[in-house]
Amino acid sequence: MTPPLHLSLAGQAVEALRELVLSGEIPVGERVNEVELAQRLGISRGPLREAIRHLASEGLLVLVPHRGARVPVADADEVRALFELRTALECAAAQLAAQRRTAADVTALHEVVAESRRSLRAGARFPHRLDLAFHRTLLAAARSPQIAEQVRLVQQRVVLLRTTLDEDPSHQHASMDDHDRLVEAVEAGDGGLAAEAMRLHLARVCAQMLAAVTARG
Amino acid sequence: MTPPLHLSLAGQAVEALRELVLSGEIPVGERVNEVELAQRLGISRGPLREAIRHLASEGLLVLVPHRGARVPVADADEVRALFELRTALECAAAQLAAQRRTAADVTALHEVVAESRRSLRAGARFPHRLDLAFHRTLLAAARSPQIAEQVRLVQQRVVLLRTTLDEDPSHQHASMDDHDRLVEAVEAGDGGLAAEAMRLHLARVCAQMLAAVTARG
DNA sequence: GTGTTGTTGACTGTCGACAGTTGACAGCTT
DNA sequence: AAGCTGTCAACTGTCGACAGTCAACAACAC
Repeated sequence: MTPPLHLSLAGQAVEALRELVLSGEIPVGERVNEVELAQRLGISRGPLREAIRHLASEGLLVLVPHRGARVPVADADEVRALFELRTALECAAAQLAAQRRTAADVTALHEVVAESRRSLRAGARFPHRLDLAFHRTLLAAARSPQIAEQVRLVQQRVVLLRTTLDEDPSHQHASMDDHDRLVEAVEAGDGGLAAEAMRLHLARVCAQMLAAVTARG
Repeated sequence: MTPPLHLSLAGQAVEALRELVLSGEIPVGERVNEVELAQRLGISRGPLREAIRHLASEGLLVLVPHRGARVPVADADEVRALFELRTALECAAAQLAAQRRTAADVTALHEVVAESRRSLRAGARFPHRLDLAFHRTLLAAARSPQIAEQVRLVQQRVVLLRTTLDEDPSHQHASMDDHDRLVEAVEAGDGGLAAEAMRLHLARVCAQMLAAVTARG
């Protein structure tokens, strides 16, 4: 419990807290109490503070001096700004992926898309898991570690938005088709087309989320 | 010494450490000693650790478990990866700037360019300060806070590279011309042209840095 | 002389406690 | 009754100390 076996307590706390936030177990807008949470995780306040600051640097928490940390609430303007960033990153990634993809990359993309279609046909639901898998597979083909890392952080924030939003099944088919066009462009090695397909895809997802945000508040 | 007057000790430590790293006062590759640095800044290890972790999350330090933090050394691959990220962000910013720029934005850009030309003619030197100012002015015109923040972080890492690199005056005139073309595209409101101009500009800067890196270290 | 192993030192990771600040509640004034 | 002021509790920010770990050095075997 005390000696860092393989991962430091702070590192474990980061992952534990990340899961708590992303799963929605800590409600949006809720303040985080350091002592209480530290006891809950069975560690001291020191490592927990490190974890909180780390998650804050990733945008999963907002820090208020002397008032602790809160899970940020989604604002329409913030959604727009976040998707502008995501679009910049993922369009570039799509372009690079189209230029650098290997046969293995294309195969992996086809597999993810196929599994998504199966899942959508069977359970009438398009799991976020497979959507994330698709974007990550595409990212892997881009072979740009720095962009990949930033995209991971942004996608994480989008996941945080999703936990508070309802989903419209009609959009899932549209996203599916977007993914198809994306794979096609990447397979053809057309960077410009891939970037444009990604731009349209993200514009659609952004519009969906904006609608959900304005509807809920 | 003890009460947080307006900014917490950790916050002050972040800025102090950032300056120490960016100014090169802490040599590249040098390990940071927590106790020694804490005494030097007149604070305890707690806030200093927070500052170190924060700077690490910004990429200005790398953390090695049980071995503390080091100022990262520039690798050719890392330079390429970093500029891929920077290109993705700043091209998007240039495109948005071209679409959203106001008359005031264009005036500000012209002023920065004019001052740069004066400085270059007079002192035969193109200060990094004005280069940064140009990119920040362009960024302000894009009106995307999320992208702006990420660009700021990336540029900071580039500055860190610059502190260890020599400069070739011949490239400064080229950069100057790049800026001119950029302003022209933004003023015309041509997003695609602005993005392409930025891509070329950054490709040139990246090549310059790669040459310096491979020559030196 | 080279490779291996035991020891030592310095440093990080972690903890518990204290001080300062913030927000809220109660009491007083008008 | 409404507004203001003083007090109080809870929480964060900070500190110093302890324990565990890693790397370098020295002694030894081969």
